[in-house]
Amino acid sequence: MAVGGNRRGIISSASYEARKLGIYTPMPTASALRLVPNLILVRSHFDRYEWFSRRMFEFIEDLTPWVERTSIDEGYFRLPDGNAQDPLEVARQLQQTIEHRLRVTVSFGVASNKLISQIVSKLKKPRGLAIVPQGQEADFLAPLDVKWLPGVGGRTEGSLKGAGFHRIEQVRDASQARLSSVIGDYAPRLQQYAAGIDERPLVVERGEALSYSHQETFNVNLTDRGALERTMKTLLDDLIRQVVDDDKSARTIAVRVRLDKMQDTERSESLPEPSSLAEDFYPLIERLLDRAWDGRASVRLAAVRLSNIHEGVIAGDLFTRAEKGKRLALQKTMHDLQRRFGENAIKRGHACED
DNA sequence: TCTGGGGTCCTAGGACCC
DNA sequence: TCTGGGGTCCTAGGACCC
Repeated sequence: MAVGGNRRGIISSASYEARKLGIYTPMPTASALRLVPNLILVRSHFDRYEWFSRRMFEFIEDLTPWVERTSIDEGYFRLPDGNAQDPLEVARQLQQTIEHRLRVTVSFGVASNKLISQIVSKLKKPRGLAIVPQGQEADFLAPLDVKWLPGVGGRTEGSLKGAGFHRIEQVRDASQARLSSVIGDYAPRLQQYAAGIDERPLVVERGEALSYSHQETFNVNLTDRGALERTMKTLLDDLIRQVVDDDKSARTIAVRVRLDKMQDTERSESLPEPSSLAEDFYPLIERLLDRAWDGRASVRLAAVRLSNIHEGVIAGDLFTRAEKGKRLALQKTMHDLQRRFGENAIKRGHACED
């Protein structure tokens, strides 16, 4: 089985049985079905993953305040000062607790820095538990493929291998000038990583989100400008709801269209002041869509992103007279009313007065 | 019937400011 | 009738991550 419903989408994740049959992430779903016609496809459920994620991190936070969540299913932690326990034993107990209580497997990599701990935990998936003792970092990395290094994605991997760098030790032993000529400014950092050196702080405080985005791939490409604009406004409405729920406002909106051959064009514009009101962004969407799309080619995907996020709900000039603490409640009330009576039934000014 | 959705970080040029 | 140095903000695009 694999996760990934849409026929025009990709495989988000695959069971180990499916992987044995050649299914991988991010394989196009259509290709996956061609390869394994009886593949069981399951839709993704981000809210459930989010629930598991929170629970998993809670078990770790019970142990130490030094926890950095880097994604929904990955993170780093460091044991509290003065810890006398064997770190491998701590990881083993956590692994058992999480598997027992949540019924999901989890892998741990114990090492002196983030670089090594991430790579070793990934190598040992699933249900891995391993340590790379201090001093053995470089030897551990040496034989591995360059794509294990952070910052080496498809593009950089191609450049490295095109120049003859296949294993991490080759990157480590290269001359700086040669490596720079292949991958540019990233060379010094990459060479440090290749030697097992990673000076990033073990755990960093993660701030709040810097941007909110939604995108939609159409089942059939769109050519109708009206439909495209409506889609984008709907995406924006959903984003605004999230932003307001977080008690935030945004100043910059970006609109992106993807044409058939995966050519993306993005245009962005900023309001003079942050807002949490969808209507304030509507005229911008219309202008940006005109700039991003000439109306000729058919559109496969539409995306909207809000950035330049500010603290507190601000609804343009609508609620400026309302007391600060009441703005969020007013905004939510207006959304509720619009949901019940339709977008056009409630006008901005009336919602404020009522 | 090839390629999702939600993010972050970096670079670079132009406008603008003192 | 020619033009430094230091800085910020905005926009566009690229690369990467899970």
